[in-house]
Amino acid sequence: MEGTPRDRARSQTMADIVRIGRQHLSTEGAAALSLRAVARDLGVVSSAVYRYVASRDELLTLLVVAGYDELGDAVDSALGKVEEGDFGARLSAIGTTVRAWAVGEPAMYALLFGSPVPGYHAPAERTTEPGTRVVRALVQLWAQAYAAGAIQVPQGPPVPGSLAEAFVAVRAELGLDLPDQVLARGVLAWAALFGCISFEVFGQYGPDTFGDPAALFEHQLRVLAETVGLTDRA
Amino acid sequence: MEGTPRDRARSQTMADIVRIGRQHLSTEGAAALSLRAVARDLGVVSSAVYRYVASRDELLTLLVVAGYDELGDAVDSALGKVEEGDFGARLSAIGTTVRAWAVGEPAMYALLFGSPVPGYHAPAERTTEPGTRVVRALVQLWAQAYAAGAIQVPQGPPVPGSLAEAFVAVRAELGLDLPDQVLARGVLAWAALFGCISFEVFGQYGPDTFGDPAALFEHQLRVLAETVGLTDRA
DNA sequence: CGAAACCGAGAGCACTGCTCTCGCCAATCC
DNA sequence: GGATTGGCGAGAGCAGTGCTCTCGGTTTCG
Repeated sequence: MEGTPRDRARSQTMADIVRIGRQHLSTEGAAALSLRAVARDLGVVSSAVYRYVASRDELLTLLVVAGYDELGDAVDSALGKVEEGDFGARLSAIGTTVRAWAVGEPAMYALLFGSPVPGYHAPAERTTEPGTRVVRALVQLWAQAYAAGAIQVPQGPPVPGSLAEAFVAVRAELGLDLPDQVLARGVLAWAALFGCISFEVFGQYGPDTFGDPAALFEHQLRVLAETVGLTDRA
Repeated sequence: MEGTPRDRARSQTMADIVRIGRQHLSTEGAAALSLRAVARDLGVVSSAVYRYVASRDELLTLLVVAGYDELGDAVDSALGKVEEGDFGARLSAIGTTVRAWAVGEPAMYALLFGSPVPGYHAPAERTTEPGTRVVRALVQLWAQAYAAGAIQVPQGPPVPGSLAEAFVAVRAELGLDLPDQVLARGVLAWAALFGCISFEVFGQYGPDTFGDPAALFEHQLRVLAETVGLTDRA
């Protein structure tokens, strides 16, 4: 687009590196991601790649950001196709989209939400923003549902004091208006959602133990909606 | 104990290898587990280790089994200290024990419940039995609670057909007597439990976002008890 | 046009998993 | 008791890894 031919060539090469890296990530997994192999596929000697990527860790960061972005885009796109006021369907859209993406790209999902790669620490300033898109979509959904009166605030066990204190900052940062109970259950639903997906993707359920995984997940989503107090429409 | 001196020396060396491997796993992480480094710590050249362990993958398997066993023992021990009929306390014991163990041994937890190590496939015949101890403790707890009338079968969304069919085999294999609703919610609670722990151990919550993690987890456990319909005592 | 920046190739270091051969020593067999 | 077998550690070696450095060649810019 812009800049000198050299700049364009450079960003083209960068894009190629990320693309090839994603391929290797899909087929081999994160720990097997080798800068030398990427260089080979790029048709270049290994040291040349270091002109573009400072280290293997930085390549991982590039892939992490690309993965978060792709997942966030998928969720946003799915939400765009669901009626604004149908909160149950919106929650279902978020959940099934994340699950489908995770099943389709298990290695990338593992990189983002699985065990951290040893020795690698994702730089917060580059990964937190794209990495929180899904959870922000979730809390936004709950906030809208609550504002529309579509959430019946659950009774349940009392929210511990330290959690309620922390919620003050969370509310301020996200500009939320949600009671402690809903917020606390929202955190649980968030963790549970990814727990269900991780169990399926990482094979913790075992093979064919619970029948159709999509049906199982759909049911789990419904129960989670109940957990946060979401009632189908106001 | 038994066998020739050579046999005893061999099993001693095996135990040393596993012990050193666990140390490296704790400090470096699974992907950085190096057979050569273990050999160095053992005071022996790398090829000598191959007399005891066929490959790096087999060392991983040994560590996986050791980890599952340790976690299972911890859970059993904790359950032994809780009154038989106090089902809420028993669920809490299981949950907090798993969480405490995970926080104390994050690398081992990641190896067992995080993203699978690429290229490594745990042999089912050696890992499924110890790997299912926690979930078996969970369903046993629910079965006992249900038999004691301490579970109020939830209404909630209907259990999908494929799941109900799969439950037939599950019930037969574990000798259970639990309605579909409880079983389905039990699966969800199981996945959610590990989802919460994984989020904490893997740092998905972010630093200090929700205050005291133990308090957060305790609250989540209580909500999960509610999810499966567990009522404090009959 | 010349200086400066950029970039690819190649060599090299330290590390990894793993295989192979060579001896040494102990347990076993006759 | 002597010969044989088998386990075991050491060492060399292969192919791969991340990463650094230097050396030319090309492109860009002042």
